[in-house]
Amino acid sequence: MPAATGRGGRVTISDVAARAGVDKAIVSRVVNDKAVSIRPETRERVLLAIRELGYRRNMAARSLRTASTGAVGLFIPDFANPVYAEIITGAETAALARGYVLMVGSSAGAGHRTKDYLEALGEGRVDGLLLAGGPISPAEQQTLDAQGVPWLLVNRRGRSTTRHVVLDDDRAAQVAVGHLLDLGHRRIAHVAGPAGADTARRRREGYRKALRAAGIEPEASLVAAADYTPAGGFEAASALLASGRPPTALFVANVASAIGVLTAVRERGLSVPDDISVVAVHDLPLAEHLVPALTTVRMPLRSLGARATELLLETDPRRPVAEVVRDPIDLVIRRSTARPPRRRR
Amino acid sequence: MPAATGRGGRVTISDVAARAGVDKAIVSRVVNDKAVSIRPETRERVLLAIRELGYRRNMAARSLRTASTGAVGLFIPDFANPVYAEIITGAETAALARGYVLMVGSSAGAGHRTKDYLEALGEGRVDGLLLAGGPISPAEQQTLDAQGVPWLLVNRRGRSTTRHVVLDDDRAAQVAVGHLLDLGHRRIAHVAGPAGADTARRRREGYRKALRAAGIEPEASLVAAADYTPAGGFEAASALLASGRPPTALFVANVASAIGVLTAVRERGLSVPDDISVVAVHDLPLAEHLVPALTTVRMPLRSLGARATELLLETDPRRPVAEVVRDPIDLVIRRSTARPPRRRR
DNA sequence: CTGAAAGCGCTTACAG
DNA sequence: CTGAAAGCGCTTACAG
Repeated sequence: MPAATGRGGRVTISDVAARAGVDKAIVSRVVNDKAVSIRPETRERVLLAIRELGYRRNMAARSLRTASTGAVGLFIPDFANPVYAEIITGAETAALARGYVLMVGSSAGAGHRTKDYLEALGEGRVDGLLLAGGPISPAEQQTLDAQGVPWLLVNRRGRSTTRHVVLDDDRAAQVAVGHLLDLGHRRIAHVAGPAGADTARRRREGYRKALRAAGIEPEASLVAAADYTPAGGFEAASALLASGRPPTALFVANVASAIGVLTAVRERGLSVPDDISVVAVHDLPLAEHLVPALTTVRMPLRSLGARATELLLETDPRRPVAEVVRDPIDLVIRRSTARPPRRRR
Repeated sequence: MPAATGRGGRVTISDVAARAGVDKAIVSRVVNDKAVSIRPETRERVLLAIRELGYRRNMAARSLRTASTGAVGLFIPDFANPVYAEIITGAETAALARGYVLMVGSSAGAGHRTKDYLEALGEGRVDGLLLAGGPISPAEQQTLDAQGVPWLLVNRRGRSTTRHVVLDDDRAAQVAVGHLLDLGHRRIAHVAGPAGADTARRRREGYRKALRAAGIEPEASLVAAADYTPAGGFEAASALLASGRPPTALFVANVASAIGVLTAVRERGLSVPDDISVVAVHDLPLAEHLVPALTTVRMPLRSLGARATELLLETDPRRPVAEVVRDPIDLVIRRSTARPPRRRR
């Protein structure tokens, strides 16, 4: 691109050194604020020259020399899912606090070229890569390893790998289902996440545990898998409500699907919460503006992003990591849950 | 971080050259697929060596030599705003198609350190920067210029600068208001965007134009500024509805605020669309799942992201750019708009 | 068609 | 406290 040309006249460390009448090693030390002692007077001269010339250090040269970039990558499946917004914000704050920049990419725009994208990131653009949510194939994982890029799975566990940070999805599900049980529900269905999703697996697990703890044997017919999208939730809920013995409550694995669930209930001429109670995982800003305002389980998504960044940057990339962020999981009771209806429909 | 050490044993172009029994210049030419002719036999040998050794080129070295990075940056105010998800996806696709990677950052996690963040990006991490939406201060702009980083404003116009791509927000507003006028509304209020936002300004402009074209003089009391958030929409709509002569229709500048607008109407005991019609800008997936399903104006957000990337990469960064993406703007009629109520409230 | 050499802009032991 | 030199891994005119 034409831009490259424009940078030809760039100010380098040598220009600064010449102007300040010192060696460029001195300039480097001043710029990097090394512990090495430099005469205050000399430092001032260098600083002045830097200001006068508008010097900026060149990351490429620095990276080449130090074999590090000062950047952390975060790869997510889709920017449209607001859950990631929270994770990103947490990671961004943590990265900046440690003097790194965070660079986010997704496979949404990359399509089937995710591997190429990861490869490009691995060519030394980042010092490490956080892989959130989406499916990473073994081939992709190998690519990263071959490139020597440290990585860490975020919000999902790997098949054969043990480098991940997750939330306590199991407990979140138990909190949600526990709330429904407390209200007196016994026939509780689950709009689960997609079959492949690790978060979905753990939430389903928690759902079953909570039921069993209350002496209720989980029924397979009361679980319907759905994408983490409104459309997915709509279909799954429609199917569950059309069954012979419909549930009185739905535990939904994700806010996005809950949006579709509410529509499905309404379209069947039923009311939330009078006929059906609904509770979902993740307390996004949106939840309180749905109709009715949605009861949710708040998960520490920002902490997850922050902790992941921390672990990526501060642990040996060759050692296993399997951490569950234990920050509080809160039940946020709004209008979508109530006692079950008296008479059987 | 420990990772850097691990990369010490990295395979370089010299290793490949030695293995293939050629000069490293040859390896470079093969890797970069230069038009230079190389004997097929030699090429094969090099390719084999690359595979055997698992060679990956080092971007830092390449960047230093060529003064370009193969990366484009996109800076947005907040990942939580789904409007940006569409822009990002468009930009990502366009960047990848041109052999670049897109790296997204936001000021949400950066807080007041946006300038530091931009500076870090400008240290030669990207070949150009797309600045979407958020406020970029003159100081920040100067920083980028001083660093010689080409930039382009996306979805907003700058104060003194003319390097931007925007959508036709003016026309979007006219489409929305025109729809309300066609339905017979005469008293149409506007839940506008935040005072500083350029998109807000242009939508307000379109709103006024549409009214005037219908022979209606716009009233300042019928316009209320709001953040592009549910909470902002809630407050603005509440104020508008509390006035002595309330409107029969609301043109809302943004889907996020429309969510709050619907809540506000409901809390006043009014019904959408029987008492109040609501139409909003941006047709996000969410819109059809609101209650009632929201009538919207669909804007070509992906095209905007794609076109911005194209312009950034393919035009001279020292020349002005002021483009309006002219892709179709569509009215998507759902359940939130209807004819005005017969009798005056 | 291939090779040898210079040099991109830094950082960092090492020597003074 | 400061300086001179080597070298990180590439690409690219230039020469053969």
